[in-house]
Amino acid sequence: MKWNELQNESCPVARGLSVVGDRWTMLVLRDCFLGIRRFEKMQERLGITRHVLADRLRKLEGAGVLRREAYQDRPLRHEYRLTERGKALYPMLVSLIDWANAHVPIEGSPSVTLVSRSAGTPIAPMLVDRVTGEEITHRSVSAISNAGAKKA
Amino acid sequence: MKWNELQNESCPVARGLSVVGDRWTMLVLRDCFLGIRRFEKMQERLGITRHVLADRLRKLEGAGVLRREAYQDRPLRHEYRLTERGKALYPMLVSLIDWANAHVPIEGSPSVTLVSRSAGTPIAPMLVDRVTGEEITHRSVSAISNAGAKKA
DNA sequence: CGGGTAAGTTCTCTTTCAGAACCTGTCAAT
DNA sequence: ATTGACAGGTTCTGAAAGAGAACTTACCCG
Repeated sequence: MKWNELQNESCPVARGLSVVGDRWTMLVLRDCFLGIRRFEKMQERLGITRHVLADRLRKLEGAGVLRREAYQDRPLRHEYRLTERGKALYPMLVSLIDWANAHVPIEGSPSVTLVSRSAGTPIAPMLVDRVTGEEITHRSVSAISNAGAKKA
Repeated sequence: MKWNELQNESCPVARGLSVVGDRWTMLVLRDCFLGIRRFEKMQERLGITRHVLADRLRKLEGAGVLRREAYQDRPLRHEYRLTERGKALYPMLVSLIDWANAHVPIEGSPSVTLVSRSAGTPIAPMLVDRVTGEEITHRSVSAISNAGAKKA
């Protein structure tokens, strides 16, 4: 499959994955959410090859998820920051973390958890409808396309 | 990177991606949530090569995300169904869909949307804390590890 | 001058993936 | 008894992507 032609798919899952669906991209974005902005630091933390990291950052910038910004001239140096589009991926990242903590067990230590910044207590993410407040489950929701209907 | 050794990472993002982080897996799971259960049907819908589909289904079964169940003998045939662990991925899938619909534009038709099964009206997913009901954003939450602290 | 820092690029080699054909077991029609 | 269809794979080959390491550019410092 040509993953860069996937943007024109009608399915939003396919379109979303055309941007964040490869093995490294979400890990790069994790580091961005952790405040890492520099190429060297990411490369060191992720253990990704420099070639692939440069490629992913280019693609994420092209997709409007990251913004490349000069933080000095002479020599010209850039850093990478999340755009609003990038920050909008936070619910997906949190959903992934929550699923992994519950369902991809690790022997020994209970790993990394999310806590409320104000209260300091652990959080338990839940997806609700913004209007009704009802929880969203695969039973309460179905997917429709604008040309014909599909269930989900 | 050896992605099958990633299960022992302390970072839940890395552990989650070790299961669902490759190019095809979330598309396979999308079809599962749509009620597709058979090999042939998935292969036809996804345009994935048979070899890779067989491999992904095997891995998802190994991870406890899908369950392989015989639906006939002579000849023996199996179908693939989501386990509870698999169904727990729904919030992540919805978050991805929501992000893609808002941020990966498609020219022309507004694509596939999620609607409430009872009311038939579109839903607007939001991630909240199950206890306090407060919205979860990258500003309201931080990540801590059980050995030392990291911000997020 | 040599060494250090930051952000890449350029190599080679290995793994993975795409595309297509083939295989197995069963039934149903010719 | 063959032929064809169906379902769920496996086995080929060649192309693409990734790993690992070295090299490049441009500046600063001592």
